Amino acid sequence: MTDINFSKSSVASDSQEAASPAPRTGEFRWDIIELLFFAYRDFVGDADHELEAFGFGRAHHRVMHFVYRYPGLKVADLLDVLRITKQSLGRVLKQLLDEGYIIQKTGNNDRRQRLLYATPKGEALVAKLAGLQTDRITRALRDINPEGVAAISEFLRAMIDRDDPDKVLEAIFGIGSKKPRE
Amino acid sequence: MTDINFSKSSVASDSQEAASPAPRTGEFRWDIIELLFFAYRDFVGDADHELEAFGFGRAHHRVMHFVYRYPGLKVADLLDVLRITKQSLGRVLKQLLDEGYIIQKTGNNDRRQRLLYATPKGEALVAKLAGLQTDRITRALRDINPEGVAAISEFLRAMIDRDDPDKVLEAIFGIGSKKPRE
DNA sequence: CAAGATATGTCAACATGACTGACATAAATT
DNA sequence: AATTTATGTCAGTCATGTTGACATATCTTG
Repeated sequence: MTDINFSKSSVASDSQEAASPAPRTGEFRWDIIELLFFAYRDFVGDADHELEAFGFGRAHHRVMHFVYRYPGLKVADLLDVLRITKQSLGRVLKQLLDEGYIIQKTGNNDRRQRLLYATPKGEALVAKLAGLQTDRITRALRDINPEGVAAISEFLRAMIDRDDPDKVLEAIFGIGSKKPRE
Repeated sequence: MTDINFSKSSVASDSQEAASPAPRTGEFRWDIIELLFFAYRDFVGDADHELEAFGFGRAHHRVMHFVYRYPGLKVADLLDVLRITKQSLGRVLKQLLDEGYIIQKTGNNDRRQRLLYATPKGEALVAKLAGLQTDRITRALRDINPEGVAAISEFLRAMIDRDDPDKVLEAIFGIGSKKPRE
């Protein structure tokens, strides 16, 4: 933990001491921790830039994304997926409804439920943002073979908590199969 | 883009309509997009919980992390890495200084610079949080062979913007030759 | 040396997106 | 009929980001 290879880098020259500090090393997965930070930062950055033109933020993107992807999602499902309070969701959802990106339909069985659907306008927004992110992903996967791609998918799945999965995670992981073994 | 399988999912059944909406498919990498969302959510969630006990937030974690990992980082470097304004950084940095998690040293060459270092107290915090995240990563990588791990690392690197890299990214990617170990 | 540029810090105002708590309404369940 | 559930809303707070203006110390340059 106090394994500082700092002196190693500062002996390089006086004028360099603050220019290129050498990273510490040790028993942690600093590599993956930092790669995840930067990769996610740039990944969501793609969408952030576009969203400004619509006057929306990340919160709107997340709502639009899941409503588009899982048509007929209930408000309660969305709360589970996003892990925010209904008051927080209410604000952005109201905007998206008012501006015609999402429509609500009353549930057929349970008329208390409000099932959410993306309008064509909403679909266009989601598609635009997903296109940017897909471009980045496709670029990143370009030189990776199928086994590598499978490993990436397996890794990301294994990073996700499987206890108490919400509706969307159930869909992603497949309902019933609790173990990704074969 | 208007490839909607909307009607298909909503006619599934009356009793199931809101329970398990079927995801749309298409030309996008929805799989990776959503896996990244959930994986990152749970990855940062590990630290979030611990941080509450310290009265800190994610912003404090990010600052502590990079100061610990790259001892002697300048304030300006930190601004580049975190991509926030000095006013935003100032607030959390002041707290971390006041509470003894970070110390500043005046630069030897340029006495205007404030070089940042983690105190033992700061190191302990970073190690605790990195430990949680490392546990998750180690668990996720457990059943993946070395080629797969290499593919994961390659993928995450390729997801990061390489134009205008900051000091930390230079260290991660190596300025021509240097590779960070482990 | 004087003048300007740079690194940092600070004050004030504001925006977004979280939060808690309280309460309202309609519809389903018991 | 009473209670629970799904949703919506009002009001206040907090964390963390923003812009703009300005101060101070120090380095660089004419």
